[in-house]
Amino acid sequence: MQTPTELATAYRSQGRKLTPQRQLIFQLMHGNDKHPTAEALFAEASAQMPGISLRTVYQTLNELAEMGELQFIDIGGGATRFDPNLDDHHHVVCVDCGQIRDVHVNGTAALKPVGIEDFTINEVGVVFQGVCSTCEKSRAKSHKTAHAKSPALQAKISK
Amino acid sequence: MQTPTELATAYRSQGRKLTPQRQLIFQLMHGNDKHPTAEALFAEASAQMPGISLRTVYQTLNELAEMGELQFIDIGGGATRFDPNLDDHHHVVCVDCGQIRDVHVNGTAALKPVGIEDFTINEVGVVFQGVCSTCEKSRAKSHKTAHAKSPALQAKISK
DNA sequence: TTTCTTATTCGCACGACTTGCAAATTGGGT
DNA sequence: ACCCAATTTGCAAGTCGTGCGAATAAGAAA
Repeated sequence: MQTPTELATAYRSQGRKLTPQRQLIFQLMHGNDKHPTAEALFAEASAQMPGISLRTVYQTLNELAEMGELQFIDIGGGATRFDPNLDDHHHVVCVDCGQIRDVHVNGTAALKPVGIEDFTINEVGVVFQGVCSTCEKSRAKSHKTAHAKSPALQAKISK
Repeated sequence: MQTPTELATAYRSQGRKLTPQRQLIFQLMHGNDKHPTAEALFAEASAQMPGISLRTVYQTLNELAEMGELQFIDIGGGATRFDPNLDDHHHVVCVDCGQIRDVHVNGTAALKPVGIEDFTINEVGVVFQGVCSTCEKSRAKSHKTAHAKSPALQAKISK
C-alpha cells in the first residue's frame, strides 16, 4: 500500500474525496503487518476518532482493495483480514493463536500443478500452518490453561 | 474419506450411532470432488430424504472433519466448502465461476519460507487462481453476459 | 468566502452462513 | 422389549458484511 500522502493524491486524482476518516485509515494500515480484521481496525480508529463508523471502515478497506492497495486474506474461521503488503509474499499461520505472519517463500516458481490444462493460472498463494514459539512454550508448560485466541482455528484451516 | 461402510464401522467403534441421515451424507460425500457447501449438500440430501435438516448436515460434516475424514476449504467469499479427498493435494480456483478443482502439485517439498525460525511448520497449502476454459470462452464471446456465479470472488480471493 | 454539486458518512435493517439450545426421537446394547 | 445416551430438528441467536436513505461534508466554481 502507498503512503497516506500518496494515497491522498491517488484519491483526488480519481475524483474521490479525502475525508479525515479515510486519512486515519490510511495511517493505521500503512506498513501494518498485523493483518487486522475490519473490527480490529475499527477499534483502533475509534480510539483516535470517536464516532467513526464500522461501516466506513469496511467501505474504505473495500475501496483500497479495489484500487489494488491491499489484499484480503481469508483463512478459514473468522473474519476477513487485510494486508497492505503488496510485495510478492505468502503467509504463515499459527493454528494456536491465529496470528498471521508475512513471509517470502523460495521455490514458488517451481510449483507445477498437474492435470489442469484447461485452466489459465494467474496467481499462486501459499499458506503454511504451524505453531509459533510463544504458543509452543505455552503448550509445553500448562496443559490446563486455555490460551487459544482462535478457537477451533486448527480444525477450520484448510490445506 | 473412507467408504460409507468403513465409516459405519468407525462410527460404531467410537460410540457414535449410525443414523440414516449420516449414512446418506456418507454416500453423498464419498468420492465427491465437487467441494460442495453445506447448503449444496443439504439440497442433494433433501432430494433423497425429505425432511432432513440443514442442522444435521452441518453437524455431520463437522464430525467428519473432527474425525479427519474431510477438510474444510475456505477461499474468500462465501460459505465453507468440504473436501473428502485425503490425498496430499491442493486447489485450483476459477475466479470467474468459483469452481474448485483438486490438483496434485509438484515442487511443494522445495518450498522454503524465509525468516520464520520461531515457527514449527506442520502443513503447507497451495492455491492457484485462474480462469477455467469454459469461462475463458464465455469471456471471449460476450462481454455483456454476466456469467459469473461467484460475484466479486476475484477481489475476495487472497494470495 | 459563499455556493453548489456530489461523494461520503453513518446507523439501522437485512442477508448469508453457522451454531446454541431444548424438546422429541431413535439407535443399539442389555 | 426396555432403557439411556446419542441424534435430529426447528428456531433463536450470533457473527460478519452489505444495502439503503438521510444527513453531512469535501472541493470545485463563482
